[in-house]
Amino acid sequence: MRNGGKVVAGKHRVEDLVAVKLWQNPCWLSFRFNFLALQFNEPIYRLIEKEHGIPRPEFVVLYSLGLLDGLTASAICNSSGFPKNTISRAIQKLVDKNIIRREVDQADLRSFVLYITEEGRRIVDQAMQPMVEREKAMVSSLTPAEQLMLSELLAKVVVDSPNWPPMTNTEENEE
Amino acid sequence: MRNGGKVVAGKHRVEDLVAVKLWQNPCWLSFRFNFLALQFNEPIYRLIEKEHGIPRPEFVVLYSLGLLDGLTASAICNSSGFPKNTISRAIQKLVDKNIIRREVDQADLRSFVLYITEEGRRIVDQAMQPMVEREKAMVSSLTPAEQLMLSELLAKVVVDSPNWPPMTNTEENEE
DNA sequence: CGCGTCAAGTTCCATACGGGACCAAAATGA
DNA sequence: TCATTTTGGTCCCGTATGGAACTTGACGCG
Repeated sequence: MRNGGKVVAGKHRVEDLVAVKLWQNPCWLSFRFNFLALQFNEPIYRLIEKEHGIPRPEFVVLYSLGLLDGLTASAICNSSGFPKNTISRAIQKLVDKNIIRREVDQADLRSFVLYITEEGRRIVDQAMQPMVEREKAMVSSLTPAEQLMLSELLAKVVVDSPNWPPMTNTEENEE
Repeated sequence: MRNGGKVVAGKHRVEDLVAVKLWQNPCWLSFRFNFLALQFNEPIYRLIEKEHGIPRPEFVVLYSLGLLDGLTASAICNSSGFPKNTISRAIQKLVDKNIIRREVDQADLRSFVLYITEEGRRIVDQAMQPMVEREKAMVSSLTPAEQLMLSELLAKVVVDSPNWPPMTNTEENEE
């Protein structure tokens, strides 16, 4: 594996590809997002699954409730991007495990309001630690000022996201 | 649905949750990444699938080769984060469709060097357009200077990623 | 009021996905 | 040189996943 500290692969080193995707990529932004999201998610969710037996969609629900108790399924869907059936399943599992609680919303009998239980609270609090640590590690190459800057810029983009055009089928608008 | 322009859900509006995840979230960074990655990926890959019949893992391969021809499967894995069996399958499909070409690497008889065909080139070039457009839309709320700043900061983080600690099982290091 | 439309959640189902075992070639090293 | 380990890639298989159809309740409207 060692080869001057570099991994060799075919005609190109792996780092070559990353470098190209970073610097000669028309979609520089989405590459960076995807790459970093992946680097964060993959190990973290693996760990949480292993430690607490909670797979990713369930943890997304739990985490959301940990931040803001009394949500509905659809709110979690919209903020997380998971499809509603996946979230629905996750909620059921969590209710079974007594990690969250579900009450019919009296104002809208179709929907349920979800609450985290003490058990659930304990789990998020515990699972949170490695997440926070990893986040810290991820930005450790930036100065505090840069971290703040990054946070602000990304937030600005997130806030603007509802205004993005809805990705209509540009070429052939058949149907 | 309208309710002063806001979507109502249970006790909280959906935007409330996004706001909390943005501003009162110990993992502010990963939320932003994941959210934005998702907002980009979901519609784009849906479109590409529909337009060209190429699902995400295959397009990842194609895109990579479009940026740097003559790669191996493992290089693509490492830069994209997909597991190798998924990439392997994708490559096979693409070879079948004559979108890429595969040659044994004479220097290492285990591995194959991949090349994009003219057909493949045509497809990426075409599929690229909506991607680039969406990227532009995503950052349109930032000034050019801010865009540059964002690019640099994210790149810095990506470049540093090999140095991150390997996410060891913090609590119980059994086995 | 009914009626059509829309939204919240659930269920069904085909399949894409990824973990893990596996094979062959290369590196390591004694 | 041969044994051992590591790496590139494929295969097998169980399962999580997400699209689509469905149910029920809310809402808008003539």
